[in-house]
Amino acid sequence: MSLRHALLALLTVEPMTGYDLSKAFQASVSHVWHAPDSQIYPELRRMEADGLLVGTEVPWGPRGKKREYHVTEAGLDAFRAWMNEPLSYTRERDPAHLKAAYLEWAEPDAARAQLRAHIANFDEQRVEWLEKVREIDTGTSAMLEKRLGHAPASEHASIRAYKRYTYVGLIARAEHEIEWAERGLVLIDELNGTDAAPPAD
Amino acid sequence: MSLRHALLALLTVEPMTGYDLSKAFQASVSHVWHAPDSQIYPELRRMEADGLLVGTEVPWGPRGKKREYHVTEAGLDAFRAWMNEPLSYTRERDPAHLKAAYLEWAEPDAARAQLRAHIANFDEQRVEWLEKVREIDTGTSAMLEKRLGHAPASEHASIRAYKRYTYVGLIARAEHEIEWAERGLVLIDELNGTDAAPPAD
DNA sequence: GCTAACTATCTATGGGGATAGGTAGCTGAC
DNA sequence: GTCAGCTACCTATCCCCATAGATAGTTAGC
Repeated sequence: MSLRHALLALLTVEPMTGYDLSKAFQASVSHVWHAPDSQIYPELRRMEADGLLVGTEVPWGPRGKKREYHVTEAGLDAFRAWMNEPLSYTRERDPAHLKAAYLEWAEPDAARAQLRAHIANFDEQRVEWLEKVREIDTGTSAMLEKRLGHAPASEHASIRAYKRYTYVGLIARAEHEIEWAERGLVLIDELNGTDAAPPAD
Repeated sequence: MSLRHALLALLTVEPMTGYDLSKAFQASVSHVWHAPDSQIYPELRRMEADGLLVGTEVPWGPRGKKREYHVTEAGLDAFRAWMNEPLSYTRERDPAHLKAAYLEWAEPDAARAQLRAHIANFDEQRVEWLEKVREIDTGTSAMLEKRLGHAPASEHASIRAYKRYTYVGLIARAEHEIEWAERGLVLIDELNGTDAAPPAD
């Protein structure tokens, strides 16, 4: 049910087509949410049917056309309602930690490779999020600046602060995951008596 | 595809019925993985069809019976193969951070309630995981001690260490989430000029 | 004028999981 | 002896999502 609200969040900035939204998911919001276009297009149709959006045909070149969606009052209400309503926390489902609990079953090198992949994954995310924070701070985030353009000046500080707060939190989490995996690498060496420095990379 | 491997992980300790496994998910492993019985029973059937498990009918009372599954060699191979194979990291999908990025849309009190719920959720998990680590350290975890009973003494240190490593990592992550939410509560107060201490709980 | 790369949208299939039931036997307390 | 609560297993439906692929128009460069 969050895809719908992620779409609403993006559409509160400006009207967009399904294609725009799918690009926005890949680029701007991608590291808080993500969805393929095959999910986005039907969901937009459903949201229009539910009255949250209105879609208008926009010509595109001589014969082409595209469908641009903008949020209705009902859509804004739904988004606000979702924002005010508590989240339901479902139980954990975490393959990385599941595997970690049984690492004695893996070859030491395979175990090391997994933890290095864990580090690489979160390091990559960390770099992207750091860049995001930099964009927020320097006013070079296209979506954010557009959003600020439509919002009263009195809200600018909050809007910017919450975006920053989110990404800073994600960076800290990524750093925690990296530290955890690094401790794991040390542990594997200890348990396997490999005192020599093994990593080539 | 991880449910299958979570089930294999549990069944490497000792043969169990679907019911046992569903209880084990609720109790022991529940905070690394979780599944309802309606998922477990059919998956066990499929795993048996795939040759990973063998199920035997065990009488239960005068007329009742239950089906106990034990892992085959093929099952052990499959589990080892999964353990040696790298995880694929799919893109983030994180409702809590998604909402955090748009907190300006929520009423300040609703925003506070969300972050408090975030804290409560991770605090609860933290307490359970701390208890788990205590059980690992004091040798009072039934599953772990059974597992150690079937494993050569030379592996005991690794087995215990990896379990501990997993839960300690989860505790640290929970603490990070709590800290993040607490910073959020401060931020909300700052942005809303509420200097007085508001929380009744 | 053709081709490659991009914009735009949609369908189909299948897996995993949540939720909500249903059936039946067993055990122990009152 | 019967009722509550537990053990045991199963089915059905729906939703979300991943993956793959189909179609068609546009733009720009060569």
